Amino acid sequence: MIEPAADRVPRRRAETRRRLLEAALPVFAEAGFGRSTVEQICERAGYTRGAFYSNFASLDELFLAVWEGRSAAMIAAVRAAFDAFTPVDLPDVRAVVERVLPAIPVDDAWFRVSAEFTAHALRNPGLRRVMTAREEAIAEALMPLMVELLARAGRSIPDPVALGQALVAMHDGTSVQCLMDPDNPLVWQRRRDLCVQVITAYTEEL
Amino acid sequence: MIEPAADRVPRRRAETRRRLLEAALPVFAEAGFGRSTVEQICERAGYTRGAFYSNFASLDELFLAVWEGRSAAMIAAVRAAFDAFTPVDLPDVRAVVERVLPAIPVDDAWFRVSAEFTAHALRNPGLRRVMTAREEAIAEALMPLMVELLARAGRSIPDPVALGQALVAMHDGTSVQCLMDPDNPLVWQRRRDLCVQVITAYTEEL
DNA sequence: CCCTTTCGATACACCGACGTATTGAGTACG
DNA sequence: CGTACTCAATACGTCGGTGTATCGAAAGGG
Repeated sequence: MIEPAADRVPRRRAETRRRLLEAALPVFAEAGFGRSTVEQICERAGYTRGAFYSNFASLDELFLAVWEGRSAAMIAAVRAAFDAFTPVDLPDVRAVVERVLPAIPVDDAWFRVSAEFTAHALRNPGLRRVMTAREEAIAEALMPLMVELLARAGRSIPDPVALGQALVAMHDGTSVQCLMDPDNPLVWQRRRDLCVQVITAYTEEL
Repeated sequence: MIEPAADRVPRRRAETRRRLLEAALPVFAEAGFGRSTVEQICERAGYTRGAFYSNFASLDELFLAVWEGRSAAMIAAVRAAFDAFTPVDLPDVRAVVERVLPAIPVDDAWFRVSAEFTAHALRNPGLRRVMTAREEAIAEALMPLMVELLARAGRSIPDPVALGQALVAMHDGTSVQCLMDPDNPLVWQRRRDLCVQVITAYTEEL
């Protein structure tokens, strides 16, 4: 169920794995994790169930692999976005938020999947540990960048961990609201505002 | 799938309905919505599938009914808690938070169910409307109480809607964190802190 | 160039859950 | 008291998904 290790993978298998992983996300998103079946995923990937079972032991294992891949990609994307912003002017907290926040995806399909995975993980101590570890990795990857950007806006962070947790909560909480009412610009505006307020509250002038 | 209307219900039917609704929540919480079956629920309620199908057209319909019932109960509980706090001293924002926040349940089983309902609702426009309506009802029920409590702590609220949205986001976001790591008092502490910060940021001295 | 290994497709047997149609018991009402 | 009706239990037939066992075909190594 866990076991993401597989170091010496032959060419053919790697390709099949990749396609299955790729097909899984949309299926999970459309049907919901609990309602997704091995067959649906294989069909979309263009394989039969035989291929699935020679690559994964269970749907849970596949799900976990998808989730790990996706969150790694997310880290990479956000880091790239951060790097791209390095040269621009960031006079204050609001400027940082206006620049950085749009780089963090609020993606409907992904949100559904991760909400269901969260619920699933809350039922399973093993998965829960994997999940908190992944969250920590994200925070660890992003906080140094945050520190630097805020320093350039003239702010220091007394308790980076607390700020990290607050930002994650803010992101998760406001994402739902934005997705529930996606055409209402006010909701998005309030998301940005809340982000500014949180950062301001958890930092102090240099 | 929607249709919650049923005004003239006979005695016997009402009892069966109630038992089925009661049995459904724990089943959904344990198995997940997608993996729950009509049979599991009937078994726990002490009926056969025949009873189910003469009371509900589908699992979806039952799910919606459960969710509506539970969120109504939640509103009532929180309101009762608020009322109980009316006489005590509330010198500042932190005192308000320390009093009120523990009254808002962070319940693992319910969180799982509502996370899955959220994901499900994001897939279904009809359900989405039901859900936003319910959220609004919650906010509407609680904001007046919030206004009064904060007034007693010497604070006014320039934009109550914005504060409401921020508090909901804060609650949702930090709930996950607390449930993921329930034995870590720091996480709970940070939840309270964030609440204080948000309220402070969205109110001003009278 | 063959021989071994690996991978994915097919076939198979097996539930578990579905929804409906029918039946019988309990209830209300004239 | 009898009739009409309502509701839950039972009894189907069906479908879709599961996981395993087997087999042929490609790939890779000596």
